[in-house]
Amino acid sequence: MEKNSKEVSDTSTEVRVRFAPSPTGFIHIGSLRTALFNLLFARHHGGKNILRIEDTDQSRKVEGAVENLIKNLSLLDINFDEGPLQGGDKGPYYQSERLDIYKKYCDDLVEKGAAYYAFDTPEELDEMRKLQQLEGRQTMYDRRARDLSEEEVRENIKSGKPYVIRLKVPLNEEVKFDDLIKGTIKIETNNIDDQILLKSDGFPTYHLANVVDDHLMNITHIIRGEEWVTSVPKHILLYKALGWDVPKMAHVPLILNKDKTKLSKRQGDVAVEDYLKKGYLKEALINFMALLGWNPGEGEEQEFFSMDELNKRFTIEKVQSSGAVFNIDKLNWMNNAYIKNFDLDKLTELSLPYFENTGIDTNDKEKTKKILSAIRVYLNKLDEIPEQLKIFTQDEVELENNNLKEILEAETSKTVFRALVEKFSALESLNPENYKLVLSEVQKETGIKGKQLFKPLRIALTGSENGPELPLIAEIFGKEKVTDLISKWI
RNA sequence: GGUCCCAUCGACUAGGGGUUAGGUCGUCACUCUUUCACAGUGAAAACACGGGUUCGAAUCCCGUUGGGACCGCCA
Repeated sequence: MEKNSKEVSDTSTEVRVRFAPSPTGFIHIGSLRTALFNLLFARHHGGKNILRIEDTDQSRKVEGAVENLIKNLSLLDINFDEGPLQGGDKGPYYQSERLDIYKKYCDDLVEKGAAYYAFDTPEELDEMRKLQQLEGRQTMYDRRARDLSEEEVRENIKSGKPYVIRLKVPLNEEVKFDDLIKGTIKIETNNIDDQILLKSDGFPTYHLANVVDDHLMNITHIIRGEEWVTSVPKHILLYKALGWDVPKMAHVPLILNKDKTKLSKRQGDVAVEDYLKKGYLKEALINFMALLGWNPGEGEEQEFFSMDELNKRFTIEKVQSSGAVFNIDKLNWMNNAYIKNFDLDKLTELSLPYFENTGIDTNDKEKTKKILSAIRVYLNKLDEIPEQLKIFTQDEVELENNNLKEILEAETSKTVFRALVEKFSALESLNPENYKLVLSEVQKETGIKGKQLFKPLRIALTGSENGPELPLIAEIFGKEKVTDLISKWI
């Protein structure tokens, strides 16, 4: 299809999208983007954003995962109109609480001849796959239980044999659908697996639960990761068998590692929590994620977008159809840009946890703010605060290397130091303004200027040749500390 | 291996028949700042390849190559 055909064909119905994670303990950065795109799409169209928990795999249950997920999402201002927390009239929003619903539709399917019982053991299936692999064929269910007679089925059930229910994929047909991002996708049904719909533990698989819920929850647009495209045909078959309309689909391209494989744990952090912990600001994270695979287009060169702007501008047809490498350098740059421009009071508030155990008394708000304003330009993320704090917290000035000592012990340095101590001592208190005054006076009186004037002072105060602006450091240190540190070298 | 998807600087991308192929990150240089950083200016840097279609193709079509996803009683 033409990729740009209208993303909302029927404006009379309310747009309803869902984010449907399985609660495995943490939110993957890729899921975050999917959640974001869903949210933006819903907001852009004045629709509803729904959270549904896909917890049909009992073996993967993780305690507290749902709470954690919701918490982290809301930390990033990704909120829902319906879901486990806020409820809604299409609930329950946990799939594990909807078992009887799936069972019912599954029975329907069997009755209609669109699904069938299968009694194969996992071992048998394993063997089948191994054989297929050996023969270089596609590994898929060989549909061996398709034609079991009613009698056989009844017998098997009676004798207590575990069973699953599989989708009876019609043969020799073609399934076609128009993806809002990828365009038309076609696949022959002969290549589609007779997917398991109901597991032997009575739980549905993703495919069944997903289709049933999306329909029952009136989902109009399915926006999810590209890893799902290959299962869409199965879903379409299900919709058809159930006599339901197929929602519009949009498959978002993957987020990639540097080597272009699907973003994975092995190659860096993938949990949203990790980024939050490291002190990436939510604004930066959202802004960056939005731009990974989406852009406003039309020659627009703006790169900084607030959530509000994103809501206004986001359209699904501007979503890229190819995968995007997750580039931490650019995230860092963007986060640094946000840090530099952030409201200082708010930034201080956010930074407080990172000052813990650094020896800075954060009860002194003014001082903390001053320190932060001096170092924020260096910060790619908030967890870099401690390493920037060394010059403010060290009791003894530790020289970075021995060459610095020579500079301190130079005759010109001593002259400068003597003059500085005298003048600083005479001040009531030190601030950037009178600091500058004193320095120009000293320059005049001693005739020492440039590097010879500033460098020894910086080294005496910080032990390093570079760092934040000296007037700021001097003010933060205060008169006492400054004169003490200088006096040592006279 | 099978099915499906994808292809513009190293990365994110704009552009979608006629452009000196634009921007951002990163890299490099210079300027500013008597430090580093910040900021500013500039530079290097791309249409995977081959065929069509067309007066004209990065743009449309086909093929090749390359990359990726999926192939579970996981989602």
